[in-house]
Amino acid sequence: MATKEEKRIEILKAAARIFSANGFEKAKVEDIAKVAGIGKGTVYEYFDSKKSLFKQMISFGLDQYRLSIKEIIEENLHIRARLVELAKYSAKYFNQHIDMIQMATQCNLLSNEMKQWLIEERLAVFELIEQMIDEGIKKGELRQNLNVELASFVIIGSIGEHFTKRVFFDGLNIEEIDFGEMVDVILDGLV
Amino acid sequence: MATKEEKRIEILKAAARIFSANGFEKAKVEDIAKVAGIGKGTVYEYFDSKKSLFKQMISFGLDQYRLSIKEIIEENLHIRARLVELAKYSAKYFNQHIDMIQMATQCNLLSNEMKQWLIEERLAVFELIEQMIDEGIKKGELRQNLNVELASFVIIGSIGEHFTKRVFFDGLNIEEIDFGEMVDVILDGLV
Amino acid sequence: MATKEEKRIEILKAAARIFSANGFEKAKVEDIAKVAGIGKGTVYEYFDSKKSLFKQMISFGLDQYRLSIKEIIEENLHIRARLVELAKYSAKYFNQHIDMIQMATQCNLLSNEMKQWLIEERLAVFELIEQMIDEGIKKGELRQNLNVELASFVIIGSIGEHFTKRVFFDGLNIEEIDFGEMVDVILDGLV
Amino acid sequence: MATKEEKRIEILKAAARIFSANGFEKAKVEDIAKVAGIGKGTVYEYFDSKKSLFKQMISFGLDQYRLSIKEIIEENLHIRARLVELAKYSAKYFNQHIDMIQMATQCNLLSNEMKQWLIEERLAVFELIEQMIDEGIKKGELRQNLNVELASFVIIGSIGEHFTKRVFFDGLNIEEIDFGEMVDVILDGLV
DNA sequence: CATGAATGAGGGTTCATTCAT
DNA sequence: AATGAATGAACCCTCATTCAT
Repeated sequence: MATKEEKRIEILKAAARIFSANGFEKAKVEDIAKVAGIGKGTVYEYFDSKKSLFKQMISFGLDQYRLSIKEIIEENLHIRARLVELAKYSAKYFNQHIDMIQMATQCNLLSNEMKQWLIEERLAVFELIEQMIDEGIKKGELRQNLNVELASFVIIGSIGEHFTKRVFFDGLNIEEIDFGEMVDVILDGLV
Repeated sequence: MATKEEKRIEILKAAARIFSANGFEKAKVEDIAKVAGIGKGTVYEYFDSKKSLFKQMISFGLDQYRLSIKEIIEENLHIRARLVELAKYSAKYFNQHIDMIQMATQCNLLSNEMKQWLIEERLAVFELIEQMIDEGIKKGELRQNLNVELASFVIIGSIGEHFTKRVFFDGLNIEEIDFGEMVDVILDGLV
Repeated sequence: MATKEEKRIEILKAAARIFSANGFEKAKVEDIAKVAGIGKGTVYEYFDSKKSLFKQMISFGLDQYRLSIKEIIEENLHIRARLVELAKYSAKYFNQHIDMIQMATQCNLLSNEMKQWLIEERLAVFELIEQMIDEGIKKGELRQNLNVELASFVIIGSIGEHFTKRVFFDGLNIEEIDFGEMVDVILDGLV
Repeated sequence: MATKEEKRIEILKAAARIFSANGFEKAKVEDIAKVAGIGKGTVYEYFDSKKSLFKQMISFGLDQYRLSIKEIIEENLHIRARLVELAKYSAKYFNQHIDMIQMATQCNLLSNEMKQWLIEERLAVFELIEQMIDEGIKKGELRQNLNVELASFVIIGSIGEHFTKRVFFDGLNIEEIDFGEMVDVILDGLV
């Protein structure tokens, strides 16, 4: 049998699936329980409320994302390869956790304390990207006078927009997406 | 006295405010009515349902956005100035209509028919941006071998991300944001 | 232009149609107005409320029915022919005014005063039938020891049941119904 | 404690009471719940909707009625005694379930599928009566040339009309009603 | 007189949460 | 600890009625 912590994770994963598919409001606790293979009441043994479950799911998901991003960044690759890997993983991740994309907006449904925390979580991602850029500059892979923060916006925004268009608008599967060319445009600019 | 159409617009504006502030599910029709200064039942004289009101609000909002964007693009400016204007207006617009940002994600809460329509609406915005890029290439302001579609992702994504960070994370007012430098990074690339 | 009274009748007829088709609760005042070719508010110039309109429509309908029944009964026919005529007319009438059939039950939705009135209206119909039976006995067309009241139940009940079965269950048109044989069974009994 | 099925029956009985007293539209689910001694939401644990509850109540009621009628018919009594028993039980039953009387008319408020089903249910009652008549003919209690179907209309219609008049118009209690004489008129005819 | 836009009370239904088993 | 039956607050929507034009 599963330990208490394992079952908690199980519920978090189920929550991620249901919240992703339906959004916070339309997601039913009962469905999450069903996916987790437990009774509805049991969810409340592990989490105080639906909202609390949502928060912890986001937290859990972002931790996973940050850790993976960190690994990618820490691999000793050229900046271009790193960005491609980042885009690839992000796409895979976004695809499984649309709620992660929603969170930035849905957060206004949550408490201020939560909102603050969410901002911080997201900042942590930005920081990782900025680290990567910094390193790229130091290694001479990126230009010296680059504004690191602005560059991080271009990277994150472009990757997100690209993913959204390819998956939701063009109906592609993630494997079918060509990230290389996208990264080239980011790196080379439009001029 | 307000004409029928004026009152319809009034309700749409109220809807934009309430939906923006609360998201689709948490927004109460009664509150929208209250903001519009009318009775709850009156909303249903103008719109078939809450969902229909939401759709038309999005539609109304996107139309406004598209028209303004079109104007900006049609002004005979250098591509850099155009992008700055685009970013400025978008920021102002996003600030008033966070729901527009949510829409991309909230759409998965709505019917498939609605999803399809929303995609098409958004594609229209992409097309305008692509037109602008095309023109920039022809005028020699942008490089000849630029992939227009990918460039549009970089532009839209970067502008959005920049706005989100500055307003929600850094707590700046729109007037305080420097769009020029941002646009430079987009145009010049990171390398 | 129509006189006030003519328009009142027009509304009553429209009400009969809509109430018949939908029952009291599902009938919308607006639809009645539409059928009557007037505005919704105008209905309230002629009737105090939906309920009042319903009452007066029933009243109007029953008056018509009673008058027609009276005529049939006053024709100098043999009892058998009279009953066939009664059944024919009732069928035609019921067909147009299902609500008349409903009234006996729907009346419990109305005020007690209305209920009382309705009972009296219906009693008047019973009385006419009883008159006819009386006459039949005097003319020797019916047996001397017949309980007039019970006989009226058999007549009214059988005709109603026959109609219901033929129209609603068997799907026949009224013209296709053979009332003669039915009347024979009523007159001759089962033994 | 009540089993799930027992509670379902409890709700059905409560529904019968409330629907009978108020008709379908005016009956409030909350009142049904109150009578059943449960919360409003609980009703929806057992039935999908108010309409579904109504259908199942009718179904439940008709089943009970049919079963009892069947028993009466299967007792080895003379046709006269059988009819008296039938009238007695029907009166008792109608008294408790006015909705059963309403159903024939209320059905036009419901879906076509429901209407069809209701017709079939009622046909089953007709069939039982016809069986009884058939048997009566075979046993020589009823005349050989009797039209079985028409006879069933006379029986059902007369009994219903008699009941309605005695209870609603004359204000009698069921025990006070004399069914014997009524049956005699049905059997002997009016001539 | 006639209208129909505006209203808001009312009720069906959903679902997060509780709690007895 | 685990369950799921029970609950009732909350909210969308309908439509009889009103009243300004």
